Amino acid sequence: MSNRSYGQFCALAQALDQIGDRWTLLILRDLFPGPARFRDLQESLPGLATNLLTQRLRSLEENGILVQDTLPPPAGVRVYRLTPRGLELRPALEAIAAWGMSLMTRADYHRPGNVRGIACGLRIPLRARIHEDDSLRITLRVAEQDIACVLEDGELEVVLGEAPGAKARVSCDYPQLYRFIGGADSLGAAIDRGDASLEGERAAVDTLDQIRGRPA
Amino acid sequence: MSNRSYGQFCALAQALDQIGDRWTLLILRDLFPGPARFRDLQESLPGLATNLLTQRLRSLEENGILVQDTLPPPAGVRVYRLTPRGLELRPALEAIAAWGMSLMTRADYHRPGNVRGIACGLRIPLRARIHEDDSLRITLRVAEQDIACVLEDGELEVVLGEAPGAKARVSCDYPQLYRFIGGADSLGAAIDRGDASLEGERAAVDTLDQIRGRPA
DNA sequence: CGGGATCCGTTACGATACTG
DNA sequence: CAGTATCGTAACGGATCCCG
Repeated sequence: MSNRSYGQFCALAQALDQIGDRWTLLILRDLFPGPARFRDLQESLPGLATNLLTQRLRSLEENGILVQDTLPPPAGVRVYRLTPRGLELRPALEAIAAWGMSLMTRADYHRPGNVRGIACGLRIPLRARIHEDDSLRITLRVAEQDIACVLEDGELEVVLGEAPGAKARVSCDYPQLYRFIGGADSLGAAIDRGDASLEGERAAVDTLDQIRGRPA
Repeated sequence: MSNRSYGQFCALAQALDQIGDRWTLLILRDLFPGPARFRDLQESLPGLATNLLTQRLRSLEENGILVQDTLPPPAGVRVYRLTPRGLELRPALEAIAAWGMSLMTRADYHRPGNVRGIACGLRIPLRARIHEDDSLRITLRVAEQDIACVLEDGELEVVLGEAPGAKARVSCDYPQLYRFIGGADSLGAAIDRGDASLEGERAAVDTLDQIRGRPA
């Protein structure tokens, strides 16, 4: 597949020549919440062989969709990062995911996920419901990892790591977070029940719940 | 690949389990401008083996994305048609195609295309520019085939066949139509130069050019 | 003739082991 | 940690054949 082109003069076909291979869109998904090391991608994508990951990353780099980068000291690790061209894929990824959302049945909420995938999934129902004047800054913690949700000037950002300046952090497990994303439960109710724990002020949690609770 | 699942509990991954295989999105693309026979799809998709097309169609049918149908007499031929669930994929396909649009360089405008792909490509720049009160009804003819463009109540429909009630039909070749889609040329100018021919009234052509000429 | 099914060589994928 | 090398398996692509 790697170098197999559809050979059609069509915007869809040419896009798929670059991003249509198996695993490619999932690799890109995992880069939207922030740059990732080779190892991070490998762990997010069980079943993807290392040689294939290498090949996909090379191919995406050649097409200007991502770049290799070295984080500034003291981290100093090599990471992969989306280029502006790669970031332009976000509407496409989210449109596919929005279509796929209805395939996610609650029976599967117990299945393990990966944090990067969740961060992407979190963005979709929120993005569809934000108002121009909403403002939010909160950290969600799942599987020992932080997800920063920052909403400012009508722009929603969901990236790995702590949200700078956040006054609240909510910790829960994967199924609980899935229920929130799917709209089946609010984080406030989960905290009240003890299914999630809150550090900091409650206000941000209520804001988040209120946004999720709006009609789409 | 056929039955290979990513096994992830993620909207994007689950969507790709159904529509991420090679050729699948191109098959769907060719069904948006209207139902198609097995043969039509084969001709639109050079390089796709017949057994693979069969397999993809079965799989899409199982997933409720398309159905087999028999056209009413006198046609009486078996066709494949998108279900409502399949039609919901349009925003996703168009988002990918919109990203891929910038990969289409003018140097390739001479490459042959297929009518169904073009009809899809035509919709994207127009869809992004229509106003609520626009109205249009025109037939475009390329490679001996008609494409109906109907714009009513803010809804744009681009399907194969003559536009019912259209008072104009423009005929041109593929490169000319590509130039129009890409915004490099207007149909009115092409008619004036003799690169396209008009049957019927000119007004609809001017409306179409005016819409395409708006800033996105 | 349209709509496939079967066969078979080639390519890509997936798992594991190994190296700078 | 970030890949490279190897190899068995599954998917693809082209051709041919079958059946209504």
